[in-house]
Amino acid sequence: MEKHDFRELFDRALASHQVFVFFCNCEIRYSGRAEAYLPRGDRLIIIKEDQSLLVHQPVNGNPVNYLKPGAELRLEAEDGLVLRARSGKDFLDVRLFRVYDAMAGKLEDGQKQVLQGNERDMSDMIKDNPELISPDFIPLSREEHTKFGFIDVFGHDGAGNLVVVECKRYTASLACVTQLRRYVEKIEELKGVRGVKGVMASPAISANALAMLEQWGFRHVAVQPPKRLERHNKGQSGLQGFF
Amino acid sequence: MEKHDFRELFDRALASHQVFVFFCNCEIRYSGRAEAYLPRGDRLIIIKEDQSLLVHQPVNGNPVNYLKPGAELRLEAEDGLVLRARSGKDFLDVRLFRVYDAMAGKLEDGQKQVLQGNERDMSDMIKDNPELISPDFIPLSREEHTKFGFIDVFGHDGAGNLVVVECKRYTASLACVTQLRRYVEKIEELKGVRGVKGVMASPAISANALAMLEQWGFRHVAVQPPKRLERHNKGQSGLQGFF
DNA sequence: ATATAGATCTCGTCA
DNA sequence: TGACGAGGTCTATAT
Repeated sequence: MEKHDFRELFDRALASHQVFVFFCNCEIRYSGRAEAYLPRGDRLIIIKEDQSLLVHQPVNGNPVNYLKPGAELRLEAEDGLVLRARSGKDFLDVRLFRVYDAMAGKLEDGQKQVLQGNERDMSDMIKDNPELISPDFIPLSREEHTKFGFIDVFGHDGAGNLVVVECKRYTASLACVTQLRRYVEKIEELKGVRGVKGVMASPAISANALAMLEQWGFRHVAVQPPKRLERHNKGQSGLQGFF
Repeated sequence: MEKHDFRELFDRALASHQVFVFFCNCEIRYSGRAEAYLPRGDRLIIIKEDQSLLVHQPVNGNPVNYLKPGAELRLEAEDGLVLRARSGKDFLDVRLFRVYDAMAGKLEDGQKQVLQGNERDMSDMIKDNPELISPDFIPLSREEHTKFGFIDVFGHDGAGNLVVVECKRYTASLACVTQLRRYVEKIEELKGVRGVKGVMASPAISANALAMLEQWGFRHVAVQPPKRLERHNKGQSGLQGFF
């Protein structure tokens, strides 16, 4: 693609807040929170209507380089073609050796994704079904920013002991256990009590994490994160009937 | 764009492992680690040569939907146009109402980014310049997976006390301090000693984190992550001379 | 395969 | 604005 044609497309796309994508051969320098150099190669570059910038290599899901929305973008054509961009304290210089193909379009989309099965849904489920933790667990609050910290589910047991439940939607690690421990200790310190119970609610827990959990007198309860829309793909494109 | 033309482009691009991008109006359902629904709107969809899939809305840096590399992709044209994809246990159904434009290209890129200023560089710097921690700090190892955990810099002081240094390239939080505490306690437990010193090396630390750090008798040392390529953008496109 | 921790993490939320 | 924690986190590395 000719330098002149690319410039025109670039200017027009950015002026009219279109999404602009192009295939190119380039070399990239990044400077900001870190420093990086990416030698010459073919990439896909995306500039969105909010002036965010993404550089994708032909493989891997994540961009190899990026700038946050609101970037200042300047296409220089003095000594070859160079895309110079800045977003806050982050700088990106893209030296363009060739542009193979480009495409621009105005995309209309005000929708937000509806997502279920996150940690919040999990703590909801436990608050509504306290027997998942133990027969005598009585929840008092959920997802609350207390002075003790952000506690997923807080309550007490039949004997009147305070209970802190930390939910994780994945296999609980050492870091998850120390997080629970931090909340328990904070409550004991601020309330001046001892024997606060800690419960890790997660589908699984690593061996080391379980050892540390038990060392601290806490316990693990196996709980699956809820997926309320599950029916959809179970019937239509689930594991059984996909291909 | 005609349904037939799109199908042809799609099939050809995937068969020849090209990167394939297109603008479309669509509705998306996701099922896997969670469940999600994204109502109808205009998006940019990217299929890379490793069969990873990205769905981008016209704003925000991150993809609203994605599948990891190695996805199985099938374009169905029975009841409208539907892109059905699966990668492991993750399913994505994209109902395509319109395809505005599409572009495919074979990208050649075997390069890896060279990045500096990460936590590893920071621990390197401390190992080579132990006076950054204290005048009498003597480092013994760096970035080592020990039975105590993954410790950034490990050493001792002039009095023979063991010292654990945890590096963070950003403002240290409560979680960072508990991580340091975990390493210190593990060492004390396994070596049967007391008084192991904990040092948090980071450019800054939050007030709560500092309080917890001092409560544990640890200390904070202000250290900036190194940026060896910094000259590049300082001279050419730094804050002063960019625009 | 699982476990662990970093990341130019990003993003939301609340003080 | 900073702090704190979740994330369909992802990615790299070691066991």
